[in-house]
Amino acid sequence: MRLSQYFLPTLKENPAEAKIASHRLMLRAGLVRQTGSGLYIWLPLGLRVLKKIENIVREEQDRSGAQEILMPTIQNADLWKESGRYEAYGKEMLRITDRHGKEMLYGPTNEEMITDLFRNNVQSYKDLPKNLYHIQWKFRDEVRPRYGVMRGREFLMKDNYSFDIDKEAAKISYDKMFVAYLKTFARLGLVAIPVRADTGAIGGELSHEFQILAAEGESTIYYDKAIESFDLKSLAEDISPDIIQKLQSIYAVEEEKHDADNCPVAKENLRIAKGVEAGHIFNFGTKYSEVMNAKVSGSDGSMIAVEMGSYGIGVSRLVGAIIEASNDENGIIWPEAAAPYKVGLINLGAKNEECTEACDALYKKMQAAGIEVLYDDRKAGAGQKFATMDLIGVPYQIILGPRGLKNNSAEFKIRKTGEKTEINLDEIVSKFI
RNA sequence: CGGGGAGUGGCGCAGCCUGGUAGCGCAUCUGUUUUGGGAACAGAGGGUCGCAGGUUCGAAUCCUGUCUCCCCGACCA
Repeated sequence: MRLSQYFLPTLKENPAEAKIASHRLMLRAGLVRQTGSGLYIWLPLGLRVLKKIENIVREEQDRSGAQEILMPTIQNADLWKESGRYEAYGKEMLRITDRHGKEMLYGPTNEEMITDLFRNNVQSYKDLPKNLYHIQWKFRDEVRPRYGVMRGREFLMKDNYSFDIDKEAAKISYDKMFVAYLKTFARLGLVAIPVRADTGAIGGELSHEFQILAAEGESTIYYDKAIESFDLKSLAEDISPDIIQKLQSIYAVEEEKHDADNCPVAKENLRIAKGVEAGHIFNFGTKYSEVMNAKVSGSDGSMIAVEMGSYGIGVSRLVGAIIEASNDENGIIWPEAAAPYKVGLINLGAKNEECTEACDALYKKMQAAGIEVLYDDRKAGAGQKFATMDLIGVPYQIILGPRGLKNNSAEFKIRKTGEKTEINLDEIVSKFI
């Protein structure tokens, strides 16, 4: 993409309303614009990041055996009346009425809808287990939206729902998701601590939150430092049942649940950190299958209410969370997996014909090689280009000016470390493949 | 939902107390000079001061109402 053509409204100054780094940077780097309290427009650059994250989430879901579907954002109130949550959910749920006077709602989650789908289409234990997910916009009418997309009212969430014949099978489904989550966050370059959680409004016995460590996180968590020995950032591949067992038994709780006097972890081994809740998994047994009559025939012919679990990842929140965990005074530092572009190409001699030709040629070559490159071809000052590229945080920069061109070389800069090295123009493409 | 604050060109703000027909910085446009870390000079465009009433000869400014947004706290992917 040529920057001169791109819709990328960046800000030099800090917007007054943005309190924390990620919110500030998302506005400054032209990722989003606010259009109402807790409502954001995703601009081209931000949308690319959102889709990158969405895809990683999707790949790990698929890999775990879950199957993607897509449910609507608008739901009938009837199903929620059946489960009893229409009254229970309160004002957080946006209620609307259609032209026929029918009560509807903008879905904050989909347990009812999917339970209905399941009971209408699955009759036998032979069809279990099943795990279905979708990635869809949700709306929760937060009393006080804040922190940009980290706490918006409309947000993109991956949520899935598992159906099993008994508790043992349900635990297997739960652990599969536990592993999928560890892998997902690891691929995004994040340290996510699995924290034992309350099951809250959704109900149930077993639940973990995945907290991403970030200085300005909303939750305070207490955990055994033993968890650090797991190198959570590189848990990309094989995760044995043994590791799952250990991770789930290590002490990690939210502030409210932490009791200093009865803590099983010695003081010197206890870590206190701020986190952003990026995912939450629940096993809630037969809570919905009982009231909504989601039953299948067992092997003995009896009707059995299915064991269910639900699992969420805040996809749009992750955009903010990643920035929160990875930025400096110059801007965002994208981990490669979530970066909107892999390389930023800066033409320092935009008014120099020779240099521009060389940059254009390099740009075409990189594109042809399938490298995601953002090309700053603007006729602007060098400082401005450096500042923009640092702000939007692409992982690598190629800086080419008339000076380097004489030696057929450019500067290769790593955004994260600031490290710069000379690179021969002919070696650039191979560097990124 | 309790407490606080703010709405004035695209962004950040001043002006309001003490009414007199709107200003600064950044950004934008044109021209010239610049050109390796957000350049300089000259000129230009852009605002019914959130909205609705009221007071007044006259309201961004005073009064009443209303809407929106933000911040702190209690709750949530």
